[in-house]
Amino acid sequence: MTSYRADITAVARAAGVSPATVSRVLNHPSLVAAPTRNRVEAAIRATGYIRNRAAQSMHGRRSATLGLVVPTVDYSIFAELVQSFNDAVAEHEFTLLLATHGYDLAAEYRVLRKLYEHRVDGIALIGLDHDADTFRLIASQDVPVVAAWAWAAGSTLPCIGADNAEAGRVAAQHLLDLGHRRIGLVFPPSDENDRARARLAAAQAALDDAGCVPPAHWCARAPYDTSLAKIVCRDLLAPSDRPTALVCGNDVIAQGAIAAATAQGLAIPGALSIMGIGDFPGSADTVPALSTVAIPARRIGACAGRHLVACLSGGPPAGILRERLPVELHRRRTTAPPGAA
Amino acid sequence: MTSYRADITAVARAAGVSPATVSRVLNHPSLVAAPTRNRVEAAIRATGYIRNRAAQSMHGRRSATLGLVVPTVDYSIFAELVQSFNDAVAEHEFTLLLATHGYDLAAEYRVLRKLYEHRVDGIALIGLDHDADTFRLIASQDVPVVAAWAWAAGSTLPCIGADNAEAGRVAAQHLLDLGHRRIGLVFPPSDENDRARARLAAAQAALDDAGCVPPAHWCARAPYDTSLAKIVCRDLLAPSDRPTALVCGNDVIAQGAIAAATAQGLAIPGALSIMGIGDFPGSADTVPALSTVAIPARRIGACAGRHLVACLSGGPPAGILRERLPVELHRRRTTAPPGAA
DNA sequence: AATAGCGTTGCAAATGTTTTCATCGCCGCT
DNA sequence: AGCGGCGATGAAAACATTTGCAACGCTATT
Repeated sequence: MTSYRADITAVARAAGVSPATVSRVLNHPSLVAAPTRNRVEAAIRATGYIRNRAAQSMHGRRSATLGLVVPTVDYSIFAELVQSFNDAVAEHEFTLLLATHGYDLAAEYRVLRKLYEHRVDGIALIGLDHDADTFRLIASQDVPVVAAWAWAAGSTLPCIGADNAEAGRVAAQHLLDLGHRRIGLVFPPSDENDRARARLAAAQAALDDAGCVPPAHWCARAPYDTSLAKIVCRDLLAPSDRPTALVCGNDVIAQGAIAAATAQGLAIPGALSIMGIGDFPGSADTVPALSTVAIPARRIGACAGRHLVACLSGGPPAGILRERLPVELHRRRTTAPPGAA
Repeated sequence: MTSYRADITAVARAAGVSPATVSRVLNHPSLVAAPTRNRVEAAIRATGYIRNRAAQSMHGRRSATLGLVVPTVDYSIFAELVQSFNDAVAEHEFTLLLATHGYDLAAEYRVLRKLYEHRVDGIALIGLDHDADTFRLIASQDVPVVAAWAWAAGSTLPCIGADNAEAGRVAAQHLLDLGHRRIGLVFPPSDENDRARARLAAAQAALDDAGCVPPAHWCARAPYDTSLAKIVCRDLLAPSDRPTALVCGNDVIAQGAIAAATAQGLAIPGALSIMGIGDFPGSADTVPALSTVAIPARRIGACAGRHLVACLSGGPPAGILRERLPVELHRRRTTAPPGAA
């Protein structure tokens, strides 16, 4: 009816109590007698009152908001993480303040600042690589933070995630174990992306150890985009001097590799084995089903959310938490010994 | 150094000015003389001050926050929308408050309330189907709202999106045009999902008009999950009495249909044509490439974001905005005339 | 019978910022 | 010299809420 927004005093008037009592009904219901409480709740409904979290947060109380910073939500694997993080914290009345930076670490600093401006109660961000400014900001702020996605032994930030180096190593080793020696590498650009860098370095190291260093023209960079990855792979799979297997930095690139190989009439896995990393939703059901190293995105998101909630419930974070969730090799239909039927 | 958070008065003290001047430097820089401004900016850096949006918003000013309510961000198509919406509004200093409800309209009401508690400056939500409570709440709140994703001629809410009925019709018609008469339908459950309902109804109507009503055992419900859709499709494609083509409610289901058909040795599109709806990222590069009706998710998200920003910049929303973005048929490699080589 | 204790509620201070209004000094004009 | 006006700044009220403290009416204890 009235286009005017009811505030707490309006509710108090309607219920015949003081604003303090209304506030108590909302925040500490046990402190107010049942009859009064009922009257107040009726008044809240009658006036259409909606509590003002901003005013609440001004008191140094909770803003009931958690910040989540991801490079982008376009990649299905971050989308899984966002969703599971959200589910984990929504149970505890928190709402997500979402910010993205598109793999630009300077932009990350800016959006992080914005989150602090909104006085978020906690922050989760992706990966362990950040600007010096970002680290300084975080250290100065006394707000619980967790780096989700990547795990590393000596991280300065609390971290929950998988060991990306292990993922890269496992992917390469699987192909070596199958008997491949001519192995190419297709990875995303890794200047501002510690996850991709760790995967690539570990995969290269595994190949090194096995004595099969790929020539430069078997190593390519591809963006996170199936169509573009397909183009990159087509060049790499030119008929003259071809690898028998490909380690791809993630499943989306692997999908592009499958498309490229199919377009050139290469049988998978007969003429070319393809290995992904990530195990994105749908990877199990492509044709042929993609062999990949699973990163447990959902578990990471849920864990990170629970961790922040625990910190905010007075859970004493004894020391820096570093939780390492296991990666898992999924042998499916895109890998086989070289030259197999 | 000090673990104490600097407030505006601390900055004022450090700069030797009043708090009012600091506020002006932040919000109306042109009002303060250059030398003073420089002193204040130096003090801000020196104290590590971060402005408090909560206090700002309390004053009736902007919260600099926009609410976005989606069923889930797990589906890549909503992820595209979230991302493009975010990009559109981030340019104007807005941050996203993201909430999901998992296709539960009662939950949608609750998360919407939470957003209003945070005094978001504007709200975007998905689809036109909502609880009566939700509509009441929106009407009472005097905050600009836009329903993204679906378009409908007589919607009560301002809407920006595609005509889902048209999408369903175009998908079915494409198969009819190719000469198919034995057409199955695999759609998601549509009780709380107006988009899926509209698509299905229109596809059925198109088949009706062409005089080929599919028998009940060619019509199935599949969740939004490739693996589960694959199982559903396997049953539907049992050897005895098989359709020659399938309209799938979205590309993820279509992907499951491709997997099921391939597993049963059915050639695509020779023995079975498959039609998706959505044109998700990657659909163009599956093997075989999926024929589908594109829903312009990115354009919808960007439009919705721009619309809210315009409303908040005093842009006069003369009447209810209803913007219809076109769907587009993409003929690719999963559809062909029945029995084609 | 006086008092201590308890459960419930109101009062008022405090939170961090924005904005209106007033002040102050200065310049140019008459 | 006096005056109007202007640009820059400060003082203080206002925003909506939370919370420590005090007050109230009771009961139970000494």
